[in-house]
Amino acid sequence: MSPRRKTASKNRSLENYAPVFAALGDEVRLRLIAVLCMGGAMSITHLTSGMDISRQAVTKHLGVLAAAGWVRGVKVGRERLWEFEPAQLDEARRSLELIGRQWDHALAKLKSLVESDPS
Amino acid sequence: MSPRRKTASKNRSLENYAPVFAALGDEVRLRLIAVLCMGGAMSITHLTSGMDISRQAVTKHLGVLAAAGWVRGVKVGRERLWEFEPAQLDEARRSLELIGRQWDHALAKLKSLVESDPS
DNA sequence: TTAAAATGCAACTTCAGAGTTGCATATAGA
DNA sequence: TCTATATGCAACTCTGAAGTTGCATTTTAA
Repeated sequence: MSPRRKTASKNRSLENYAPVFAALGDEVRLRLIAVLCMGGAMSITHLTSGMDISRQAVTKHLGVLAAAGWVRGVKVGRERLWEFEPAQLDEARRSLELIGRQWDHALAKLKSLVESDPS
Repeated sequence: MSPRRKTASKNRSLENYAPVFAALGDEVRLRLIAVLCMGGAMSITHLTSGMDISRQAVTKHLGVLAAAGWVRGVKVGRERLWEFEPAQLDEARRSLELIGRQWDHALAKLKSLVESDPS
């Protein structure tokens, strides 16, 4: 991760991350992300040429990814170049850490409970 | 993260993670995970009492989470206790890292390309 | 044994997501 | 200007997810 953009972190609760994960919950979209990560900014036509679905289907998937903040489309001339949004990776990581911290905290509480009450 | 279980890592490609993320792509399921993380193992009836959907709906969501490896149900007596599966957190983290590495590699390649060709 | 509690199973409804096709719009280039 | 390229927009089909209801099954405990 290179451009560690200082996103304001918004402190949103776990439920609000549903769209972020839902966007990743599709094979086609994961492939689009992988391609955009490795190949850099790319047009819809170019992206479609590597898959076996129509251009409109790809357009819809890019729309879902864009709505979730995973990609961004920049209009240049007659075409629109889509690029990966690395900041969203940090967002997703943070949400997983949130789960991890809750779990650790619960474990610690359980542990202290067991130790303090040797029934 | 405490029980750092040594999962065999399976080296699966990014697309295979779609079900793992899709399971998190729902507000109800994220809430179930949060509750199970904080409250420990819990029965379906107990879980349902905190939500405004039917027990069967909760059952289906737990089924989705279990199929993706996020939770595990253990039958004890006449009830089934559901518990969070912390190992899946590492799996999810790994997949995000995979994206991050691809992105970093692409950036490095782009950088070296720019530096070697001062057109 | 029997009643209540906790699930499991199955059918049914509703609706949004995924994909398609057809047509309109914008723009680079000859 | 004219044509081919790259998208955008809209309507339509189809399948699967989410939720519900009703009934069967398993256990606990009196």
